[in-house]
Amino acid sequence: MKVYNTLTKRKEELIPVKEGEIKMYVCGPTVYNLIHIGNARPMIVFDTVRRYLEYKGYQVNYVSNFTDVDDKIIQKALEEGVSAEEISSRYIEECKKDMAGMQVLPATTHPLATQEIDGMIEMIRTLIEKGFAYPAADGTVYFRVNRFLEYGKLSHKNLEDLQSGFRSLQVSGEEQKESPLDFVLWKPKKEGEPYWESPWCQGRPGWHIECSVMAKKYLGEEIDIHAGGEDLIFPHHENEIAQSECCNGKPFARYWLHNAFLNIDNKKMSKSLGNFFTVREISKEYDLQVLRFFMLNAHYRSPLNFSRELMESSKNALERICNGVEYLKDCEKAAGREAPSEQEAGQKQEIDGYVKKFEEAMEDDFNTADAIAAVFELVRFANSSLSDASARELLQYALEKLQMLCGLLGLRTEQKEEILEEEIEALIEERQAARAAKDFARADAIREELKARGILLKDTREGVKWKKA
RNA sequence: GGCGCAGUAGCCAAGUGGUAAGGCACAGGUCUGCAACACCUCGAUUCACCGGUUCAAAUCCGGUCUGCGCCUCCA
Repeated sequence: MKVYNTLTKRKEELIPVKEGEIKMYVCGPTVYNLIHIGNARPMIVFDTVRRYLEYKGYQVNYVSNFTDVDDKIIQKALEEGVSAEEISSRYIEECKKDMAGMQVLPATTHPLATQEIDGMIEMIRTLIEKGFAYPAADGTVYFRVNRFLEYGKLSHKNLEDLQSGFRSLQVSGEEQKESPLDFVLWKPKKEGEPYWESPWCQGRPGWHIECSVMAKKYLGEEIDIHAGGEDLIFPHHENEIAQSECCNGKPFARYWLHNAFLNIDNKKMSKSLGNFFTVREISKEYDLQVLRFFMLNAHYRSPLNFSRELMESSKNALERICNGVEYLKDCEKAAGREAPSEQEAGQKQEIDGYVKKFEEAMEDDFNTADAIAAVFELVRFANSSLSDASARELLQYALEKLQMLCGLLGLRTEQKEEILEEEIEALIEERQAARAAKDFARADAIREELKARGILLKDTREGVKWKKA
């Protein structure tokens, strides 16, 4: 299996630290509001990575944090006149609802930054002892970037370039830093902010130290995969590497995976442009499965443009797969023959061929777009080559494989079995009676009435089916 | 200014040396009392442009144009 590693800028064979196990850390959201669809991309992409690794037999320890202490959370709390904790716990719950809708599996552990302060103080203390960090007069603790010679290895920047870039951006109030590149590990509280006791001052941790500590606590000093959005490469992940490797004295993560952005009108989503959508908004108009399909239909390292039109396209495409599953189920129910014929043994092999294509796509840096193409090819094969005249065993095999592949992508193919209101059920029956009596005027009138109520009818060979408009 | 990514059919999107996957939309057909649904069939002599390397290039090299990202909180 090959994965693209930001660290080396190439695809590499995935070799875990410990055979058969994958230790994976994915940076989670800061919970100061409902998550937007940009936040959803890494969730969906890396959840799919996890599902595939588990399918391949790895025992995956998947850790994804919630950053629950941050300026934006504090600001929101002040605005609403409630505690920061109330804000973060509210949006963690909301985020979990959205994740469930997107079929993103809960992580093995979802640590909270505020629950790991002791570990952060411990790591900062070690960094100071080793000379990689220093406290300033006001109690702020900085990381001494010049002491880590490999700084810049992930983002492929050199210190000189960074230094010259920073010179023009230098802000006042940072004179106490030894170098403008040094970043904060611990900062003093401001009036009214949540704080913790520490050897340096009452305050709170910097953002980067959280992930280093949580990864270490739940996964160990050396992990396999560290993932997140591409914007985190610098400075967040670069700083994590600096902290973890200087503290632990060993390489931090073997593989760094980064997803590209989700754009609107070819532009990054941002509040200043006012062009972002929350997952919750999208869920009002579409099943979140559609959003998941939309994202997986492109490679995770390519920028992806979001639009209503593309959601419609994804919705229709996903329906084609669901219809394929339904078709196979109906065939299987009606199948009159159990054992496959000789010719059908060949068809079974053809099905295996699509599964193989799917696996090869996924094993080439999780090429979900190609993997989805294999699913569509299997659907077309089922529609055109299988029927209720096929052997039940073959139909079951096709159905099982199709559902398995969809499951790996986290796409739900089961239609929710909804019970119709009795009145509507009665109307459908009345229409069937009218049709049998060739009273088509009455039948059409009923069809119109149901349509007005949002029920669309389909007259199929297997009887009348319906769906919500 | 520094670093980096991308440009493939109307739209989306795989494909990184061997002769263009897949989806949506459009069109034709099958089915149906009609319709809707569903299914089947159908589209690029060509991969932004110009040169070069090669028996062979969407794929490699050089240049041009266009769009985007990072360098600052950010998925």
